Amino acid sequence: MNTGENRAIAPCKRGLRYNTDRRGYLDGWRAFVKKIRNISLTLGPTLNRTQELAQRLSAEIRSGRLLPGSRLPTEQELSVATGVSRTVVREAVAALRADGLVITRQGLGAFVASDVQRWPFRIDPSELKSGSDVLQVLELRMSLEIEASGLAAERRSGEDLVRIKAALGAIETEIERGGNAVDADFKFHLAIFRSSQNRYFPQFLEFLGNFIIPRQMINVVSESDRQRGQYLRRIQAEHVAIFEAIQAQNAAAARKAARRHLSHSLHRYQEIAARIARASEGAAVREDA
Amino acid sequence: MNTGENRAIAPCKRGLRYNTDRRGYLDGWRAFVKKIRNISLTLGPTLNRTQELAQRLSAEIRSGRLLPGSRLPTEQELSVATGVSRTVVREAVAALRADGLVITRQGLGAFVASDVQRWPFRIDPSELKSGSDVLQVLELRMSLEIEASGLAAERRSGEDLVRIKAALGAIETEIERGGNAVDADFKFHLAIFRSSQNRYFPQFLEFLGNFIIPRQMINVVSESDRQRGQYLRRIQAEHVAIFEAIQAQNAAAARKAARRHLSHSLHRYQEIAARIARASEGAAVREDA
DNA sequence: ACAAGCCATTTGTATGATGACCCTATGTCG
DNA sequence: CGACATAGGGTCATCATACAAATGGCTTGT
Repeated sequence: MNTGENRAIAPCKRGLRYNTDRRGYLDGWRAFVKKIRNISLTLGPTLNRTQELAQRLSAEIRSGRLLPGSRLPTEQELSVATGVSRTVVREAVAALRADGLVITRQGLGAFVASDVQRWPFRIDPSELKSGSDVLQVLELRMSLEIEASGLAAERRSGEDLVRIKAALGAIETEIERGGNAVDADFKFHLAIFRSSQNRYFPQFLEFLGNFIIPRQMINVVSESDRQRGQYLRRIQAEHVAIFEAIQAQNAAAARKAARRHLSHSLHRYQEIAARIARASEGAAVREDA
Repeated sequence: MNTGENRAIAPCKRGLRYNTDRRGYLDGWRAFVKKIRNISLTLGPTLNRTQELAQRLSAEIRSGRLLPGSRLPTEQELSVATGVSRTVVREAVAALRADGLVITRQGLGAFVASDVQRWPFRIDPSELKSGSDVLQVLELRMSLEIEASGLAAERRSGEDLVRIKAALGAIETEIERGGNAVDADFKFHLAIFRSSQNRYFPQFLEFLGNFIIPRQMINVVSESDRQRGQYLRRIQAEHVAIFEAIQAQNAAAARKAARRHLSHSLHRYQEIAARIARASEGAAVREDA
């Protein structure tokens, strides 16, 4: 009874749905679609019913229209209300449960999680399109790194210091080799975060790591080789300053050096963002697995 | 063929599973169990098969044993390998997909997400048992709040200032009324975070909010009324210092005041944590919905 | 060589059945 | 009357099956 065409959720996902059964014709069409897909970019994550329902429910909960502790409609009610099968409803609820937004109890029902504690902090990459978004994330990192550097100066063990120094050396050799030293740079900062003896700091940096190194930036930066080498030298000098403060166990100096370094980075990103904004598109490069 | 007793996943969740069909006898047993349950505490979140499989796969992915971009076994393979039905496998995969760990493509299979960007940053409350864990989270907040205060001083609008001042006043009246001012305090800090004009700061504070106000602490603090009043006055003086710096748009002063305030809070929590550690249990108070 | 069609594999969705669990009402016996 | 066991209905959990939709590889015809 539900295989019809008019559903409440996602009746027609891609604007076209063929009802004929002639196999041959369809495969021709599919081959065409396949080609198009390979030529143009991937058409974004076309949601299936499960994901759509999950998103809808998630929005309902996060917006507060469904109060914490309140009970969700039963699976059957949701099923008939949305026009999808119980399977879909169950998978959507499983997704919400994984997110910690709802908890289900056999024989009772599904409830909006009352311990809001479990709601994860998450930065959706799809929101991060404009350069200013990236800058905001960078500010977030900056605030963490300044303090992490201070804590590292206070608490770093001998091993920590060795690790940081090694990372510093790795950057050095990268620069001399003419590389961009992005990975080595990340490892250096990660070593500092680790030295804070607070497991959340490195955890958070690894989380942020992916946001603060957008692919395009690297390309843009590597315009002029001479300029880049000079620039990396300056960066490295700032790194050394941080390292020395941590070595000397001078927390205030470490924070100061970190602030210096990061606010420089911030300004650089601002410039690059402006440049990218001017360049607009054209760099729709694709890397597939 | 799968209704047997020896499964690979969770063959027996609660150590007891009754195979008889006599309804009456069973309900008697269930009533007994119910009583026991009501007397003792809730026995933790007993996982179902779906959640267990999801956790196992999640661990497999996060640990790196399944490389990004690689394909997961097919649903059927997972089903026979783990001894659960495809339904369960599908719900588990739906959970992972919601977490952004895998992406599925119809007709192709499920793949470990290559854009690791989507992996969420999450603090599991179950890890937060010891006082030192809470302190680590508090350090995280401290590092954010210092910078947020600085940014607020630089960027606060007139309306922002009004909001902060109002929150400050709310704390004042709360203190005079003899309350603990916990909520008002939170709102004050949130107003500062908002004034940073960076949406991630307030977002993160709201996320952390639940971790830094453990219920027990409030009780412990409210030991002596005189002491508490005096203490809150001191706190409020620090608040005022932050406010004035933000009002004067003096970023350095704001950061300094915030650092002062928060490091005091940190020390206070350390003391309380120590006191709680001494007191051990006995405060297994339970609040049910 | 290349395009079209065919087919196996895999995920997506629907449906029905059964078990387990929770709550409430009802009956039974002291 | 009251405490307890029992019965029933509702709900989630799991299983099984069937079909639809999408993909990729294979075959075949030109």
